[in-house]
This record gives sequence, structure tokens and C-alpha cells, in this order.
Amino acid sequence: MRLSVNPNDKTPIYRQLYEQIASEVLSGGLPAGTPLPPIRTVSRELGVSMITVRSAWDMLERDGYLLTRTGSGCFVAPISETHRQTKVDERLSSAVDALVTDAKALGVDKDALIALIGEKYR
Amino acid sequence: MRLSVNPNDKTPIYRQLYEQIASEVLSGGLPAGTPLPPIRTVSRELGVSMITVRSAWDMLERDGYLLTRTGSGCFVAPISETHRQTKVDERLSSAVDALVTDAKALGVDKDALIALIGEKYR
Amino acid sequence: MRLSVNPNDKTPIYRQLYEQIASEVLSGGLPAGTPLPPIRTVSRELGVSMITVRSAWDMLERDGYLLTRTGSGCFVAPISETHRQTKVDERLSSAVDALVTDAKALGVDKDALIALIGEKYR
Amino acid sequence: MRLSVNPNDKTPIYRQLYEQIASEVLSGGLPAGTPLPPIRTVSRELGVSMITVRSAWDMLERDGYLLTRTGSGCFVAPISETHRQTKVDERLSSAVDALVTDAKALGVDKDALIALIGEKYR
DNA sequence: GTGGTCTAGACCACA
DNA sequence: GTGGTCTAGACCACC
Repeated sequence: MRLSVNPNDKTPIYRQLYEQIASEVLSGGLPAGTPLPPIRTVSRELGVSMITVRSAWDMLERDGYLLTRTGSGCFVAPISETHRQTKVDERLSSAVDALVTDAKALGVDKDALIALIGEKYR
Repeated sequence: MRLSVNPNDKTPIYRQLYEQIASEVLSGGLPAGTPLPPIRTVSRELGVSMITVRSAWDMLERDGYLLTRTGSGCFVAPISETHRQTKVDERLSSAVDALVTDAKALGVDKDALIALIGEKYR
Repeated sequence: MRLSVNPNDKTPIYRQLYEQIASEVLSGGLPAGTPLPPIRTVSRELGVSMITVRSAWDMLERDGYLLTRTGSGCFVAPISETHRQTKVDERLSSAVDALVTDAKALGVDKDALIALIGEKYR
Repeated sequence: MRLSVNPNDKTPIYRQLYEQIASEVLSGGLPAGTPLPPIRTVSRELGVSMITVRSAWDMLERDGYLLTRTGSGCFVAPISETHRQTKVDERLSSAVDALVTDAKALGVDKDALIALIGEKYR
């Protein structure tokens, strides 16, 4: 898994890291048990502070994506299929909500929006 | 035009105001020349500081949605139809981009996403 | 003399009027004794408040460009040739100062600036 | 880079700051990536409110001169050479336009104006 | 430590 | 009446 970070982006760095890993876990790209690289490695490679990485890891652990085994490092947490599906749905649903609200406010109708999505998905 | 503000939302108040008015202008709901209510009035009615409102108005003026005439008030700026269309497309396009990127990262395919949009649009 | 006003301009309307008339007087376009149109006429034709026009006229009188004869209206004031020349020089000098300061700050050299002036003057 | 502020000047303080930094960036005096002093420092040293400084910084960011990274500070934004040149030309051009319009209105001819520029440039 | 947002309240210029 | 600018001071999120 390749992590990347854009310091000029307005979304906080720790959030960028969180999103990348959470998505990867939810999509199945990172199966349960996969070890994550040590914090200091990530920190060095991305050029961000260890505290920032740590804060993303903490949040991921709090939300059940990661498990920390002291002394051995961090691993992707096991997650039930139904739970996984629920989280995917939640995230998607709120993202779609935001888009639809936006489109309505701009006076764009359903078909135009769907057509646009079709285009972008290629 | 009804403005509203949600102080619990994490997006800053001035941004919420900006979005509402910009959308209204872009959708044609507020034609060029329409006077906006005075800052003090908006401030009082929404229960936010005058400076917060001004901050939104400032951004709107910088982005060409408003004209302000000191002493007379603020007015919706004239905007060419092509320019309007361009801005609508830009906003929509970037919103769709974000969603599609998200959906792909979560491993959701095109049809599922479009189905979801259809549902929400009702 | 044709007066005009741009309400969207950031420079105040009364100042726009002031500048137009003062320049006209200094350049000799409006010789001493020329009557100015009544305030109410200017106000109506330009679509600005009488108070605004009045305020420009006041300033022009204070600066010696106009004389008010109550009951007959306003007239261009007589001005000695040396005085006129002094005022022209002052205005020009400060305008040039501003430009030169700007150009220097932008790292533009003298010849480039003069060349640009030559172009614009056509 | 030395910032300074003249409270007697009629141009707002935040605009004075904006002009100084924008000019410095455009003239190449502040290369991309240069960190700016923290807002609080500038505020303290110049004796103006933090909000006034931020107001200038905001405009500079909107106009692409600055990048701000919350938690780290503000940095001069990268700018392509062609873009830089375009902006320099724009600024100079509008400044020259204003002067030439003024000079014409005062009845000053081209040679006199150029001579004056030559003098001031020493 | 950094910047981001918001408040309350003041004073000024313009119409 | 309108908007424009500035102040002092607070609280938050990020690094």
C-alpha cells in the first residue's frame, strides 16, 4: 500500500492518512492481520511529524480499523462482513447526500447528474 | 431568499452563507441586480456576528457574485450566461470527482453508485 | 462637458465627480466663469443623490475650483496661470511618484516603463 | 524582508501589507517556499491587530501568492515564470493606464510626462 | 508553537 | 441608513 500526503491540501494531514487507510481496509485491499509499517518509517518517508502519523493511527484504532500490539506494531483489525458493509454504506450514503444536495441547489436535474457520473467513472 | 445557518456543522458559518448565496446566484434564483439584505439585518436574524456575515460577503464579492456599493448596499452581480454555466460545471464536476474517487476507493462499482443517486434524488 | 459616473467603481461617486471637474478646469477645458448645470439636473441625469453631487461641489468650492453665487448657481472660479500650473504639477507629480514606486518594487527598469508609457499614449 | 505600515495613509493597513508582499513575490525578492513570519510576530512588530494581518494574508492566499499550512505557518507559493510575468504586466499596465488617463485629462503631453518619469526614477 | 474562526463593539466614510 | 476598517480577546484544530 502506497501512502501519500499533500501538505498544501486544506484537509489535515492526519485525516488524509486516516482516509487512505480506512478506505483500503473497507474495500478489502488490506485484509485483517496485515502489518502496517512502523510509525517512524511512515513519518520519515512522507516527511511528516511522527505525532501526526500517531494521531491518524490513534483515530484508526479508535474506529476499529487497527489493532496495536505493543512491541510488535500495528495490524489491520478483523472486521465482520456485515460491519464492513454497514460502514461502506454509511460513508457512501453521506457522500452521495452531499452531492445530491449540491446538485439540487445548482438546479441540475437527476439525469444530467447521472450522466456526469457515468463519464467520470471510466 | 431564506438564509440559514447550522452552528453544529463543522463547516465555518461564513462558508455556509457563501455556499447558499453562490448556489442561488448560479441556479438563477437570484437575478443580477437583486439587492441583498443589509449585513446588520442578516447578522441579527441569523444570530451571528456582523463580521462573520461580512466575511462571507467579501468572498462572494471577490468571486464575482456580489457588487457592493458603500452607502447603498450589496447587489447580485451581473454574470454572463456562459460564465454562469462554466461555474456550475466546475462546481459540479469537482463534487462528482470527489464522490467517484471515494466510491472507487471503497470498491463500489458504477451501477451501485448510480442506483444510490437515483434513490436519493427523489 | 459630459459628466459620467460608475457606481460599481470603488472610488466614491462624489470623488469621481470632483476629479472630472477639477481636471477639466485645470486643463483649461472649462474657462473661468463657465456656469455649471444645477445640482438637481446633474443628480437626475446621473441617477445619483443630490447630496452626493452637493458634496462634490462643496469640495470643489473649498479647493477653489468653483464659486457659488446664491440664487444664480455655480461657476468656474478664476484661477491665476501660475496657480493653475502649480496644481497641475502637484497632481502629476504625486501620480508619477506612485507609479515609479510601484514599478521599482516590481523590478521594472526605467526604459521599460517609459516604453510602456509611450505605447499607451497613442 | 522588512514590512512597514503607515497608519496615516488612507489606504487600509491590510492593503499596504498586501502590496508589499505581492510586489516582493512578483519581483522575485521572495522565492517560492520562503516561510513568512508568523502572524502574531508581524502583528506585534508592526503594532497592528492580528486580524488586520490575517486579512492581508487571506487576500494573498486567495490571489495565489501564499500557501498556508495550519500548524506550520505560511509560505510563498510557487508561481510559474509566465504567470509571474503576466501579473507584473497586468499591475504595471493598469497603473500606467491610470497615470496616462490622468495626464491626458490635465492636458499634459507625452514628452513632458516621460521627462518627469525620467527625473523621478533617479 | 502554528493558523482558523468567531464575538462584541468601536469609529469612519459614503449616500 | 449603508458598508469599511480596526481593535482586543477568546476558543478551537493542527503539528
